[in-house]
Amino acid sequence: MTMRVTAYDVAERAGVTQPTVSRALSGSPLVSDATRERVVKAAQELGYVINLNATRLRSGRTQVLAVVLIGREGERPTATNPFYFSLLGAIGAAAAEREYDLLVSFQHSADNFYADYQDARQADGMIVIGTTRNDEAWQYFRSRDHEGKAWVCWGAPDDDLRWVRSDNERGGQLAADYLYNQGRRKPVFVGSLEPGQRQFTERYEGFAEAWRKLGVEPHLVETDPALAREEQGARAIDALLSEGKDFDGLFAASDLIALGALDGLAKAGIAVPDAVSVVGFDGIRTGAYSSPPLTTIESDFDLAGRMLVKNVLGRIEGEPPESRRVPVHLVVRGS
Amino acid sequence: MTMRVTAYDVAERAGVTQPTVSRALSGSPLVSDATRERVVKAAQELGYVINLNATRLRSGRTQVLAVVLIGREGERPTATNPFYFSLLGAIGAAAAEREYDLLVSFQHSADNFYADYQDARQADGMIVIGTTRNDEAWQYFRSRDHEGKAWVCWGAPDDDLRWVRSDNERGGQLAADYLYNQGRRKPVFVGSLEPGQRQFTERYEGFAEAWRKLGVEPHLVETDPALAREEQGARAIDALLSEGKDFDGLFAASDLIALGALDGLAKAGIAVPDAVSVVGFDGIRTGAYSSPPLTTIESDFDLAGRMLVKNVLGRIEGEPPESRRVPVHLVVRGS
DNA sequence: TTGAAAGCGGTACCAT
DNA sequence: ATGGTACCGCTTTCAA
Repeated sequence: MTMRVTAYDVAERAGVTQPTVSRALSGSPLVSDATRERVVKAAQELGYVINLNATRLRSGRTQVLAVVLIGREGERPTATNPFYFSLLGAIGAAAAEREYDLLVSFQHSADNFYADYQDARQADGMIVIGTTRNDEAWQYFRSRDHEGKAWVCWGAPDDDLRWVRSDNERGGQLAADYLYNQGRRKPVFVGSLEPGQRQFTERYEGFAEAWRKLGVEPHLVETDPALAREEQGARAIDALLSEGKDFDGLFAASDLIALGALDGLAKAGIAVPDAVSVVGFDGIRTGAYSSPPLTTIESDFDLAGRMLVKNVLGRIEGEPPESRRVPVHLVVRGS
Repeated sequence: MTMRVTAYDVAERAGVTQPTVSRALSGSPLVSDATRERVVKAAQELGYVINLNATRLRSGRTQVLAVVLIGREGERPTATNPFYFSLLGAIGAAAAEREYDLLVSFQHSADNFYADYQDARQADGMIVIGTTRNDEAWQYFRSRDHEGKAWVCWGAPDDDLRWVRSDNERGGQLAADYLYNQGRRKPVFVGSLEPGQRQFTERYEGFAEAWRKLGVEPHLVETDPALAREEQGARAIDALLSEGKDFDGLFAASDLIALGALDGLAKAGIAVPDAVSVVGFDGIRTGAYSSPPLTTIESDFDLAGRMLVKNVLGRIEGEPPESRRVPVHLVVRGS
């Protein structure tokens, strides 16, 4: 077990002092080219790797962003909504562009809530994403949102917290337009409009508003947000059929709900898209393989990741405030 | 901007010295109950949060595990195979159980390969998961696998590296048994048997061996692993049809390939499962929504995560070596 | 059981 | 442009 190589070892080999090594390797303009070269060479020869804990302790900065994925209570992290996983990927890419690492944690119940990343100097900021259904979780995070905390949410249940989200109203409009252009005139919206489901409400409003302009009031099937999303979709179909409601176009508040609806329609023998057109929201990969493939409203994931990162970093580095609405577009597949 | 609260402040308030605060809060048995109580109270009142960088610098341990997700070159992290994302969730849960945090990074090309987490004291160990297709990446990681490095791979292309993986042969057997029990007698395997695709080869071998015992030699359709997986599946169907091959049971090396095959079969007007039964491997969520829902071989995600974590920690903490094969089971859906 | 003192390995400030 | 020195906030001996 050889001793760890420190900046002192490098300094000795390069014939300079340790602080000079620090400057040389961190790219300080104060170091002469010749010196830097010698230092870099010495560092390479010794296989020197900087100890980031020392750097962080001294500088007070970590170059780390914490990402918290809030799940439903009792849900295993493996079952995390694929949309959030994709978002995580996008955040990772955006963070890497700005030389930040990601500290990821899956939180779902009071015994593992944790938000002290900044105080503990583990991260410079935090991005919270995940289901709005976990009231306890959001209550917890809301209580920790003090002055000086750099964080941003995706999918926050209300506007207390600083957020970035999809341009949901626009998405609703796009869905309405699509259904209208498909010749549909009896539209239904499936989803929960609970106050906590801010994003869903926005989608509904964009959808309803667009239809009203066309002289149609869309039918609303409110679902129980406590249920699994797929289940919500399936039950909505049951409800529609049992009350004998006539409909030919369906917009679901999320892809998972739409997939459940697709299932329900198939079981009831209703052809999609012949009898009913279906549009989801999220653009999850799974939708591409459903039967028929799900037409959906998709947010630009990469952009969403970049906006989230930019917003936290804005709070950290005092950058100018950034746009908070992620543009959406229609993805026409088979439904 | 108030000053940060340190252990010295807590010490003063509790009427002890700073090292005693450290002992009290870290649960050292050397501290008297009375003292610990006073310290804890003082810490709470001051809102003290320990600075983990100091802890880590001094102790040399981080309580962090790095997770590297290797993607295909040029692939956006958002498009990461959902199986790996689920695995990430499982690793997160398993790590949390042992009080480790996760540092996640998405790596795909030479300009962002990085494995020095231990040297930089960012993490105590590393778990590498992801496609075996990225030769450059694996070459890089192999070159960094020196004595004293604590890490474990999922999906490593060969046995040089320490690995944990599914019980692939058993999975192949299960697939064969299932098809046989469905009355199928003309089996096909679809996937790549390149040396780098270790896991696929194992699946094929388990499958072929089981059939041979039944007196049947399964037909093999080798795919081009450079293509997207779905594409591999679709093309395999094209190939089978164009050469007029007769088959009634298909086992794909992965779910994504199976989904592609399902697509191909649908386009060719071949009924699943009436004319052909299809079995995949991985248990990705998407398979549950395909048409028909994909029957598959699933590894126990949670267990896989726990085994990966246990294996790295074994290298860190000198725990006894653990089993490296994750049990699999058949998930019968509609194909 | 507690205190005193050293030290982990860097960065930042002040000289020169 | 470089060196000297303090210091970030803990943990870990060693003494008492």
